[in-house]
Amino acid sequence: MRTPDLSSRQLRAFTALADQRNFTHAAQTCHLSQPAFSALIATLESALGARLFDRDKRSVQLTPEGRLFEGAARRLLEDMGSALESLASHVELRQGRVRIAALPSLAAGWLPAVFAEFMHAWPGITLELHDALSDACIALVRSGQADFALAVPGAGAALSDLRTRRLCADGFHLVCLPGHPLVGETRLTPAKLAHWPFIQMTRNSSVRQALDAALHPLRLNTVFEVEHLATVRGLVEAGLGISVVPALTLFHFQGAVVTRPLPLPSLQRSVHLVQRKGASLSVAAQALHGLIVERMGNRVLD
Amino acid sequence: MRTPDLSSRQLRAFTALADQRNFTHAAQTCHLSQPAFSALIATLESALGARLFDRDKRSVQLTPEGRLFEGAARRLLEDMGSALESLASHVELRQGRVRIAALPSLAAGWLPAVFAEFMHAWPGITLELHDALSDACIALVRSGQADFALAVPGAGAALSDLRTRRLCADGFHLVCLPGHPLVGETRLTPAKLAHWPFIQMTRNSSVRQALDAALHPLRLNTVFEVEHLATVRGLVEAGLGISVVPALTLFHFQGAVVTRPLPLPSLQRSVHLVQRKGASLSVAAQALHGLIVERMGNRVLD
DNA sequence: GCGCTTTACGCTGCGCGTAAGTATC
DNA sequence: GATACTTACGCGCAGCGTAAAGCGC
Repeated sequence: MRTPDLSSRQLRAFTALADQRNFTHAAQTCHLSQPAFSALIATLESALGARLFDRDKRSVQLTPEGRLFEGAARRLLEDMGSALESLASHVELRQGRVRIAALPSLAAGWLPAVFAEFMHAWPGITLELHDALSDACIALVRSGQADFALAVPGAGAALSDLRTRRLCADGFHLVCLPGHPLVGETRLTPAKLAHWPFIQMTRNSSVRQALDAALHPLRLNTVFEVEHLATVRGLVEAGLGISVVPALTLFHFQGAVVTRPLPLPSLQRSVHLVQRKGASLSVAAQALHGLIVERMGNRVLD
Repeated sequence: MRTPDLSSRQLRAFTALADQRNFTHAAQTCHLSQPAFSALIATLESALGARLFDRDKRSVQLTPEGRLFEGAARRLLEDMGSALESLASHVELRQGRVRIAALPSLAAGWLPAVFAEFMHAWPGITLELHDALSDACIALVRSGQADFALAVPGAGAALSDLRTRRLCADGFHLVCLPGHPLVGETRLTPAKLAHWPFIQMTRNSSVRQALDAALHPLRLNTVFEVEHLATVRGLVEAGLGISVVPALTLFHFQGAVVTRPLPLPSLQRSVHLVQRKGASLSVAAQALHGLIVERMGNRVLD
């Protein structure tokens, strides 16, 4: 009794009758038989504990209480409608936002093309991209600031609260000057790289971690540890050493240096999709996630 | 499908589950068995076309769409609640307004005491009083500016769109100076008044109309036609004539003039309650209407 | 094994439409 | 008698509770 139930059907019936002031017509509007409609109004009146309409034979009119309720009823229906509309427009991908975190190499590599396709298909969806190193990407997912991440989880990271899915892999490539002896090698192996001055990425980069894991326990002749691939390129170009980088980053190395694929299955960097385990993705995020899987799933880039 | 039905039960179930994140507990909150509650949520999700909760075994959480809907759901419930509360407070006379039109004689006579009683019983109800002549009172009712009127409908007035109910009657009283010959009359009759200089109210006053109707075709010796009873009193007091006024207006004549009842059943003014025929009264107006009938119904004032 | 949700399954009763009733013009 | 709302009545199905079955931990 304290909180009578109220349904949108009742509210619609009420406003229809308030509009038309005729049970028969309002019943048709609500796709009900007239007696059923009558009962619906009667139920509403009884639930509210107030007579809402005067049925003075020949004319139906709102009572003062009915007029009082009318405004509220219309407002409720409108709010209900816009809430449903908003939800529907998100479900139907007319509206929404996806926040994604990705490694800089992916963010600069194939991701833009997928974004473009997605944005063309769903122009109402706003995409937000954080390009960050793997750990930062995963932290963004964990904190809920990103819906999912494209990253290369390090070996030691705790991922029990996350769902990770292998998406695709990057082959690694040798980078050196055109005249370097390794360019002519027919069968490049890790061991053959070990002697040469080697330019590394910093230890927290996914490139470095993948490389360390793949070459372990081989020791390289590290001469530099730098943050940016552009720096690697500059150092190689200056003849100060060689390096090994994932296929996805090769766009940094077009021009004065040469690159050679290292055809080693063990020497691959696996890109993972990372999301929170308990929480599902929004419809929009699912759609982008799906498109990414569709376009890049199980690819190996060389 | 275009406009899914939404009930307050569903919204309450939704918010309960969003709050408690546990089907079993939320079901208890809603006084439902757990399976029934589960089905209720499932129905809602299906109606909205979106999954609202992640049931990831061990933990229930809102999906992104669920979070989107949560705000709207809570707002809807709150608005619904306040609409119901407002309606209830009107029905239960904690809130409201009654606009009443009444003849000045009633407005100054017994009406204030009834108002005082009503306002004491229902302090939340605002009373609005228009004191006006009968025709104006009736016009206010007809235009909806007054809920009902206390008036003395003239003989010729068209009242087919109004519901009138006789409330009570006023006897008429002679008003003259203390030493006047009529004061000693044992049996006052209209004919005995005819010779004396007579002070009339204007023709559109209900006093005058009742008097004219009752005395017809007797011709009085009219020496003044005035608007206000206070003027009548002044003129009588100055010895310029006699007058006849309803019992309700006698409070104007205490002091230097004397009054004598005219014991003629035909010489009565019937006070009517007037309201619109098609439209019912608000609960508050009904309450005041009822109190007025209770206190004054079928009284004859002498 | 325990806690929690879902599935299965009768059963009650709400709410529907048809048809008859009633009242006003 | 025409119109419009209410009452009567039988019926189907939505929605309930009980009981049993998944499913992680």
